[in-house]
Amino acid sequence: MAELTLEDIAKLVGVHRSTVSRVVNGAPNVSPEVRKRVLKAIHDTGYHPNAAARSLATQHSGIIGLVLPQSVGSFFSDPYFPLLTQGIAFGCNNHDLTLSLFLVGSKEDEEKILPRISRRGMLDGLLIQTGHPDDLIIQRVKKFSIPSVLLGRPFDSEGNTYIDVDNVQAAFNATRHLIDQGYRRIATITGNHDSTVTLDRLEGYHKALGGAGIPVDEALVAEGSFTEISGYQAMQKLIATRPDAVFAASDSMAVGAMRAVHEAGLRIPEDIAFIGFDDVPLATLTKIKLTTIRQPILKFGIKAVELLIDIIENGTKPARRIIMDTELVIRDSCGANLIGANQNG
Amino acid sequence: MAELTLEDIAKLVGVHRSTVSRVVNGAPNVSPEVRKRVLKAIHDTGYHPNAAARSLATQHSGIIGLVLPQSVGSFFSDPYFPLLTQGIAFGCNNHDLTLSLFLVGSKEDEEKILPRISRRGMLDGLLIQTGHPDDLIIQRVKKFSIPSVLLGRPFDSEGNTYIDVDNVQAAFNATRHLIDQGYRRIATITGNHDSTVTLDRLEGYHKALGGAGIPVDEALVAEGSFTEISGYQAMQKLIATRPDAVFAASDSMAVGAMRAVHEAGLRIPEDIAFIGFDDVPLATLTKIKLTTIRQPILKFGIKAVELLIDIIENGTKPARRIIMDTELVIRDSCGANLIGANQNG
DNA sequence: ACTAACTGTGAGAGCGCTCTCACAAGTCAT
DNA sequence: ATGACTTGTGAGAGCGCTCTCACAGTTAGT
Repeated sequence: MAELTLEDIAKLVGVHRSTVSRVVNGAPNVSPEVRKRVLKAIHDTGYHPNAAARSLATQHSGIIGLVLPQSVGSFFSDPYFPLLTQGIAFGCNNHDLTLSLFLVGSKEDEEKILPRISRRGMLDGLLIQTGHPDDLIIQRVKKFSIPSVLLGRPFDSEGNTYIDVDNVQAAFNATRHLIDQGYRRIATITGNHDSTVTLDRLEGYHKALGGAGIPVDEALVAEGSFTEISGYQAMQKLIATRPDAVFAASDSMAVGAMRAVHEAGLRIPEDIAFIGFDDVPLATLTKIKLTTIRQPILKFGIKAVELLIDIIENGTKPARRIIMDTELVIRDSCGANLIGANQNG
Repeated sequence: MAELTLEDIAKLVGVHRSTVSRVVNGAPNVSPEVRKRVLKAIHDTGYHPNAAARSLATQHSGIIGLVLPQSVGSFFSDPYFPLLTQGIAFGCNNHDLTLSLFLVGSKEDEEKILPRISRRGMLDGLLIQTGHPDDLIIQRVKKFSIPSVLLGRPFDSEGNTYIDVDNVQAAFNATRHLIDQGYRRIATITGNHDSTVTLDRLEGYHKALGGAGIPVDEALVAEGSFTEISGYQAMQKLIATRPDAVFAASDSMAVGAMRAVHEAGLRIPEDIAFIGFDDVPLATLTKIKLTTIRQPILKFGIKAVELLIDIIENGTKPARRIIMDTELVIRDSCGANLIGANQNG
């Protein structure tokens, strides 16, 4: 039942293979009567075309790959990536594509995965999460001339097609919002400094302070690594500097930092206000609900797929880029909902 | 550079296609000298075999699919699935397999995905997460005679190969642990009742109570749906029944329930002790660290892949099953670490 | 030394599909 | 009625690989 071929159906109906193929692919020039008979035979037998044969003949597979390099080690501990994956999966469903997941866990994985993502015939295109600037996988993939879209701005954006969120603007908005609440000693907990996300968010933070005439105090800048624990540790150092507000570059770090603040016996937002980044579900699970920057993660994934389809179909010639907007979600941690909020100003 | 074929390499080296194929596949009967020359040509040109052609010729693709049905809607909000996916991805890496992800988001997705997961859709085998007993995808997949392993015991386990955790024993251990701490009014927050996981965990809970001669009080059993918010709501009802301990069938629900307890002004574990299930990272991020049942999620995924490989290679004839053990992780929420813990006894 | 076995290589028939061509039959304007 | 299209179908050459066979050359067994 599963080993049927086009030829079998053709024989059954009494037409040539070509005609069955036309019906299967919805091509024109098949008489309604014949089309009906073929369709019936296909339905009755439960025939499915062989994807490998089709891929070989058409030179494309309908499969795209999602590569998450080793440097994205936090892969599934940070809710960001699961959501991104989900968005991409939905994007694939929308366009009748199959998604293959390449999760690099170690150096050896890297060696095993590389041939599999270069192998012609299997993958029509690649979505690659950017991470460290010198990630081996990214370097090597460039050499395969396979259509690919980078998720997140790479360090050398020249000639690369990528999709990103407007991190500078988002961080600007977040910081600006804190300034508008009257805070002046605004600290920031950044991600690791070897990522463009971190640099961009830091830039937005600087811009907002500069725009308000607030001098940047390096003591108020602490480096984390996007994880909860790193936020906790960064905040422990930061507390001594007596900030009145903190912009954390991820919700996870904000949550960790808030934990440190609680343990120090300080109140949120009265003593220290908070704003995070991402708007993952965790943001609403904390005692004080987190004001944050919402990233359109699902839409981001869907858009990424569409961008990839575009370059698969039309070539990579002019490098394209998509920059998506974010949204400030005001909850309780920033003090905006407090009666008489601006007491810090 | 990417459009090379076996034939090209053969011509380059001055041998027949067959010989190059032998080298590529590490087959014997190639003289060391020729092998070396071929290898050099492959390296120099950057040749990679075409996967579609190979799949067509060998009748297998080296790709397995992971199907997460629509009923697993909580997909990426619950950290369980990301971790499981990660385990499976590593299992695939270990065995040089490619993983395709089929995330069913809607009824329409279902229709689109079904033809793609039929065997001739290029997959060697399928890992299918079980959910509702009447999930369309699972029903239909059975009709394709494609090797598959179910993740979690299905309702009709007859003839199905599956892998699961020993939920009955795990829930028994959890409940038993609470009993051992001296608690007697032990409530439970279950998952949705249309899943075997829920039924099994409930059975373990019953068994432990029965074994200790504690009568089951139906008022102490509340149904949730594995999510944080459902745990919160279930606990709100439960509080009126004055339990002295709660066994929640997932960490997420435990966290939600603990939130409800805090809001009611009660202390954990002094007033109400808690034990969860899963041991996801969240369990250690709560104010009171959660005692829980650790599932070997990563190992589970890896084992699942190995089981699938087994039935791909050796057939599904005798249905196989693997049941994995869990581990009780004692932290603060169960009161075992309290000085003078057994005050409830 | 003569058959038997092994080794290294070439030949070529598929795997199941797509797609261009060729062609018969029907449609239509002039 | 004649040439020019259009429509429906069949033919068959690939797509790039694997794998069984055949066979020449070498090694071994008695």
